Amino acid sequence: MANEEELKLISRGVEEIITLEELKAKFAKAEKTGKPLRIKYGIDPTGYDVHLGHLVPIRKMRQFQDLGHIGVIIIGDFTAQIGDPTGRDESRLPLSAEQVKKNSERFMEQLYTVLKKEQTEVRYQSEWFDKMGMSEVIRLMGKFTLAQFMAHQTFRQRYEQGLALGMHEILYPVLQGYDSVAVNSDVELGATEQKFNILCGRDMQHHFGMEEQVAILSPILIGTDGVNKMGKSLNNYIAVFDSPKEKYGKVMSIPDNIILNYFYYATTLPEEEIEKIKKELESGINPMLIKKRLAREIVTLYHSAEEASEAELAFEKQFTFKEIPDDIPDFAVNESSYKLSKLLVDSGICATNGEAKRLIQSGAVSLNGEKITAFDAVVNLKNGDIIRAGKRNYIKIKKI
RNA sequence: GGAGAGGUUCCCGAGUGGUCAAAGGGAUCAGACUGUAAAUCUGCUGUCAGAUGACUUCGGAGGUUCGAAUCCUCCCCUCUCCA
Repeated sequence: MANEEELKLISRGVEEIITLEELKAKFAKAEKTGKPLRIKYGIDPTGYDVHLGHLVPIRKMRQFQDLGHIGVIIIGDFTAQIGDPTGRDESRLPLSAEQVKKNSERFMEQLYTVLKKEQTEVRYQSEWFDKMGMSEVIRLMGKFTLAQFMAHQTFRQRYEQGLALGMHEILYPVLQGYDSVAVNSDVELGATEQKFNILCGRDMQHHFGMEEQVAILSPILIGTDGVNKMGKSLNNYIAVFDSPKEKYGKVMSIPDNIILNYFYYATTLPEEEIEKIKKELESGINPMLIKKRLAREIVTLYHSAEEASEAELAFEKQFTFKEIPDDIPDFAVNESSYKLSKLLVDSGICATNGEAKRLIQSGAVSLNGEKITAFDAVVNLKNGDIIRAGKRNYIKIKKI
């Protein structure tokens, strides 16, 4: 029956569902009443760069949308002021309303590369928290006990390690939990690290006499370093806003042992196809070839097959055949002799003079293919000269 | 409120009056090797300078001293125990 199909689709690539039985009941209810389910996912409007890690649960939301349900994105303009204790986030100053608006609009712009706009509802926490009074806050807090919170890994660990744990931080799950009441969610999506917060939503709904939401927890996407969770702070992420070439290159730089992981969670290939790829990998094929396929898939997903091919060609040209790429940014100069270190700083490749000199001394800088290692080198520049610094930084001189 | 411990460069962490821009490790960056993989080896990693110099940095502000990350005073913050 259709219900079984739906369950199968939704369960695919998911770490944990709490509970499967309840999800089944939700689907049955939706079918019976004709009312779509409300699928919640929360974001912090502190920035707007969306990366592939964010999109793992968002893809799940899209699957729900394909089944006719409603995606509800919560803009956490209050929780952003706390900072998720689960991560290493620091608590932050309140954001201005304009900043929140701007960030969330750009955030949504990127989420719509995956989500169906007409089946997505965007809600701000301030809609309900702005008008909530202290007595209501006290009531909400009273629904949880300290013991519950200390049972939570994150809090316990930080407490036991003697690290600072702000009182306001325990408000984070409470607020997030109340969101589920406010938007009347049937399902909440998130990465496994969100388990506690999402379960708080269930408790909260229970306290308010509502049917509890189902928690669907996605695995955490590993970053391009192959070790840590994909995230902004470690600069190991592939962003939606990255150009096709950047995406392609970043995928090519991942360690081999996470290739399948990426196929699974960052592409939309059917499971059978991924199984085939797995077999190929095991057969001893050069993993680089598989990785190229992965990079193509990912670029195609956000751009187009043409752009994926272009990115691949450019990549091969630059790294396999070690040719100079053809889309080097111009750097305008009007003097004909230029101090090399200054050139690297002025063109933005290096942040400081010292860094530029170090780079030169380590043999990473060349002019028209000729290596220059004297830190105080002065170069004579003519139109069209190519400066290379490190593996991927190039500039082309434009005389004015 | 009382008693004690502590705050060091991106992170961890050594350093208790000069030899400290500060050991060691991690991370980053670069070079070699490669498949922009991993592993490995090498080098760099405060700013400016460019022969061995100057400046800024060790929670904050003052002070002692020829000289302070190191000693003193006050302040801020964190943790532990007691109430």
